[in-house]
This record gives sequence, structure tokens and C-alpha cells, in this order.
Amino acid sequence: MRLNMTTGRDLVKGSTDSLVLYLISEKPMYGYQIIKELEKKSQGYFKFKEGTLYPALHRLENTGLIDSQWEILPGGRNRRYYRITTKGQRTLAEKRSQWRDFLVAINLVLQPGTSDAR
Amino acid sequence: MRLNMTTGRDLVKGSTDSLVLYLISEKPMYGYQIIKELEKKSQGYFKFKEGTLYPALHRLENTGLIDSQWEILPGGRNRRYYRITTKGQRTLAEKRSQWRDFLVAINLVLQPGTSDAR
DNA sequence: ATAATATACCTAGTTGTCCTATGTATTTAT
DNA sequence: ATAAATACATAGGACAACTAGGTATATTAT
Repeated sequence: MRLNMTTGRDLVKGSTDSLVLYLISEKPMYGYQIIKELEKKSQGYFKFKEGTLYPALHRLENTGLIDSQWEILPGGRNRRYYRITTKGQRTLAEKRSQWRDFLVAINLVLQPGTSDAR
Repeated sequence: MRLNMTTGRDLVKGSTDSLVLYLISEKPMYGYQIIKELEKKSQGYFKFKEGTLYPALHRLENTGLIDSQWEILPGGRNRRYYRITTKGQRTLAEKRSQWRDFLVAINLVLQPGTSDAR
């Protein structure tokens, strides 16, 4: 039943917004494209579900970190392009440093050093 | 309102069980001790809430990754010591490799290389 | 003495993210 | 003709994390 036991995908929780924000910061992208790009760049590791990505995009837009613009394609298959905002860039920078802090903390714990404060 | 915006503690989500499992694997510990040790080792970064840790411990015990034994102290303040099981050790090893895979994937995405598969 | 803090356990209820499943609609490949 | 890919969307359920409360003893500060 529990599929996620061995995949380790739960680690993704909490990093979704950062990853998406980062990708969009490189160049404006639409949802479906983000899913494909993330999968390609990570060599198959990240396979975002639509039920994960689209709510995340709406979340990011609602908090003003990204904004969007529809591109009307010939036919009915339109695309919604997302662009990072100035606020989003500030937040992304913040998230980068948070990520570094997190890694440092993890390494401190895993470090087989003294557990005594000095 | 949203306090967690700047703390970056959401990154912890998904790594709680691994951290706890790792700590216990070093030596048997009781809940309160785990909270304090994690805080000390991480130099203040990890400050697990009781509402986070105790359910996590019960979760790990229910899935057979750890087991517990009460230590009766003189007075009424007893301690419940947790020990990693064989199954827990296997799972911990798995989680280590998942963590490595996750870091690799993240770095692949953040790498400013070609996004073309080769 | 007494109040506050630290130690030590616990859980019910809320919140929020992620996934499943489903829906709509067009285009391309078989 | 039919399946798969492209492209968007959301309702519902599962589950982890936190808030906030509870119980009880020991220690430290006032």
C-alpha cells in the first residue's frame, strides 16, 4: 500500500515552492513546461503531479511572488506563463540562505563530533 | 500572521523521522533528551515541538523502526527510552541514500548547465 | 515560602501541503 | 480511429506539523 516508503519523495515537501520559484526565475515558464523541465533537469527524479504544481503556482501568485499572463495559441490549448516578481526574487534569495542554514544544521547533527557546546 | 515565512523550518518536513531515527541509532534516548540533543547539536537550529516529536516517536514505534522501555526514576518523573531496531537500521540506511539522491537532484536542477539530455 | 522554570510525558484539534482522481479540450502519433 | 501527449483546473482525502492544552515532579529564583 504505502508506496512512498522507498522513494524518499517526502523530502520534496517544503521545497516545492522554492524549486518552482527558482525555475521561473531563470525564465518565464508555463505549468506543464515546469513539470517537464524539472523532470529533465533532475534526470527523472522530480516528477511533479499536476495536483501539486498547479495549486503551488496559484499559491505563489496569490502571495505575489509570481505573476501570470495567458498566451493564446492557435486552437484551444492556451498557456499560462508565469514570471517572477521583485518580491519573488527577494523571497527566493531568502529561501536560498534558509536552504544553506538547513544543510549546515543537518551536517552539524550528523557530524560525529562532540555534542558538548563549547 | 504567517510566521514561518522567514524561518525556513518547513524544510524540516519530511526529515523529522530520519533525524530522530539517526539520533536514536547512536544511543538509546528518551523524548525530552532527543529534543535537547537536537537543539544542542544543531546549535539552536532544530527546536522540535513536543507535538512534533512525541507523535513521531509513536509513529516510528508503530512501524517497528524503534522500540521503547520505561525507566522508573525515584519520584514520579519517568522516562521512556527508545532504541533502534534492526528494521530501523535498514530503514535508516535507506533514508541516507534517499537523502543523497535528493541532494543530487536538487543540485542538478540548480546547476546552471544545459537542460538538454545527452 | 512560593513562584517560576525545567524536566518528562501525552493528545485533540487545526492548518496546510501533497496526491488521487477526475474533468475539459486540442494536437500528434499509431 | 484511438491512444497518448499537451495544457489547464479542482474537489476530496491522507497525513505531518504545530498550537494549545493537560498531568506531575524537581529545581531554581525571589
